[in-house]
Amino acid sequence: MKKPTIKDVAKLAGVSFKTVSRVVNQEPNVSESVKKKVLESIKQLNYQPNHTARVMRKAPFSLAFVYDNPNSHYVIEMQNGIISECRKKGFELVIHPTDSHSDDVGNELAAMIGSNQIGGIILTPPLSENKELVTFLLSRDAKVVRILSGEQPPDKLAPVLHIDDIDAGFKITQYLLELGHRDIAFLGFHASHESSLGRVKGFKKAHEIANFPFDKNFIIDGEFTFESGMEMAKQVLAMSKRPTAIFACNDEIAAGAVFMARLNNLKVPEDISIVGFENSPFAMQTWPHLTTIDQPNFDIAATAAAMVIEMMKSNDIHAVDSKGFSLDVVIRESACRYSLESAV
Amino acid sequence: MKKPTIKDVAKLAGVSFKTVSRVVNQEPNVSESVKKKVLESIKQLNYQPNHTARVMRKAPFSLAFVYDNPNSHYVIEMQNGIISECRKKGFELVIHPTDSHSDDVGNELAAMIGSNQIGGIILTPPLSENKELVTFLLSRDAKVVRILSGEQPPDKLAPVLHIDDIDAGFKITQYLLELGHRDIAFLGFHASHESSLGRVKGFKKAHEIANFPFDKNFIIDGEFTFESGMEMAKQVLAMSKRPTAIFACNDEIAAGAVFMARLNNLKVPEDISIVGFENSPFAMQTWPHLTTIDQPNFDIAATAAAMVIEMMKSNDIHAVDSKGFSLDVVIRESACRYSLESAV
DNA sequence: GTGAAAGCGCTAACAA
DNA sequence: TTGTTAGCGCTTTCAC
Repeated sequence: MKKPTIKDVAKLAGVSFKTVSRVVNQEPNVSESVKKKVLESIKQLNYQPNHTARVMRKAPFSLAFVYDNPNSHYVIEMQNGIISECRKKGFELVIHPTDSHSDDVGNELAAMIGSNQIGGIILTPPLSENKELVTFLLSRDAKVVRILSGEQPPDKLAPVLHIDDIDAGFKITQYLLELGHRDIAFLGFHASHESSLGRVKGFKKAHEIANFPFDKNFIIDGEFTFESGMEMAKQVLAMSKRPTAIFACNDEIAAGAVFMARLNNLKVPEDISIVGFENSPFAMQTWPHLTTIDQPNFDIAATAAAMVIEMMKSNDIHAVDSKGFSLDVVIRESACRYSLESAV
Repeated sequence: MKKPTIKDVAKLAGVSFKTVSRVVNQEPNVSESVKKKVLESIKQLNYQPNHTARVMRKAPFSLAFVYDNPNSHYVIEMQNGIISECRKKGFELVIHPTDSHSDDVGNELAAMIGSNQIGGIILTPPLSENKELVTFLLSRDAKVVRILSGEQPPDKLAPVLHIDDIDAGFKITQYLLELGHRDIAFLGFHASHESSLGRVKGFKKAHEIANFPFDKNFIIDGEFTFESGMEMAKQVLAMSKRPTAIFACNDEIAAGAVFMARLNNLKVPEDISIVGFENSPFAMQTWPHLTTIDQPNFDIAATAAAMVIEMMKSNDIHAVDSKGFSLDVVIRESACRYSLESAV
């Protein structure tokens, strides 16, 4: 038994197939009586409009989430945010992990767009920072929304969703400073990682404004992983002048640092305060729970999805404005006041 | 500038558009010279076949990964496995998280299939255990592969990929028994969770075969989460007769248990042995690293994907056989020999 | 080997 | 308010 088509419905309802099309698309100019009849036939035949044929005549109804990020929690949260928006608007999500170092990314994506499978693309760092790629995709008529780190959009190419890491890094450093900490280590510096750059910038800015110097040796290079967090923490804890607080560039690093502190028989936060960044599940799987920056990935992703969908629907890149997200500190138990007595 | 179509290519190459179609589809009966000419024109115009139009005439080239699972690592690994296979075969992956308790799942999926967007579906627990849903999808002409827990396929409806949790649970319990443990707690029993059921079954079987009784009070109900793991560990550690080893139903529970042990000033494994299940990143983010069961989610997912794709290509559910996966113990440092002396 | 014609299921443009 | 005609980009006959 073949799948019923619009014509089968039309025949059954005794109307032209265009009328059925009108009903399906909720177009005006259909009398109530005819509408009812058509709807009944649809139900009776269990008719489902052929999405593919529809897409061929109009625009694609799928968007792609393109990423190169090993952080499962991040990816899942982003995905979920995008999907929640897709569901609302009747779009489908295709996921596309890639290797940002490969030169093929552009062609891969161009193929998806060129073949009309996908109309819009959501790009996350580091891909979103690749201006050449974006320009290329735009030239191929793709609707692109980039999620990236910055106080402001980096350009006017297309709307972006920028996250103010500088401000966030500033806030949490300031919080540590206010708690009396003067020797704060920064774990997870990564020169080619815009977010990391932004966060250190905020870290430095907070020191400058408070007029406290920061120690360059306290800025440690590393990856955004638990293992790297352990490694970096080990490094600073072995220093002759040991920091009294640690600003970890993300929660995973912070979790690794908490872990290493414990291995060194240091109590958190009594002996050393440790803060994270992201408010991921890691923040709650560590003891004490992490004071961190809340980065609402789900909302960020949903917003990005809403933007692409709007761009696709209106077929206009500039139908939508860039948006900025500013992040706030979540205070939990991994950082406390520093005073000389407690250091004894 | 519009996207080039097959006709533009034909015009440029000076052939009929059908010939271009033949070249694109690598059909026989095209002379080398013509082929070369066509290929050149394609490159020159940067022609991409319109995937949508193609799908309309043939079968869909997308499959859906349908899941209801809060475990990010699991989902990501599965996704990556499926994608790796999709890439090879030129298929696209659409992800579809759902709420398995909703009655709408069937309709949602039916809509995706009926509308010709998606040809194949990969189902994971608990959705894969819903026979009614599977029957329904099959009746809608979907190619379905289920991943589920079991020694054997539960039915002949369609090929499945079954994972032998009983055997795995047996092996790791046996390992603990061989280390001299006699009081082993099982954390994470979940009556409506086939995997959990399988693992306890193996747990019991190992005790029976070794002819050691197990204590029913040591089988603790709980969720597959870190928090629940902490909670359950707290419970067993407070018992008057304390277990010497813990079999956690997954690594997240185990990580929570390790954590709780430490809070109780118990050393792992010297004071208490703890093993996990899954070999997820959690197994390495705990100290000591977890002895666990290696569940190769990536491979499992890739295999499932290969199965669906084969079913789609041959348009035959039974073009493929069910497959079983048996899992092995990975020995690390979280479990050690138990002897009375060490218990002092 | 190659090409012309028909048609997939749908929507857009225009009639009636 | 409804129906007719054309045609999206492609593949599938079937003819040359």
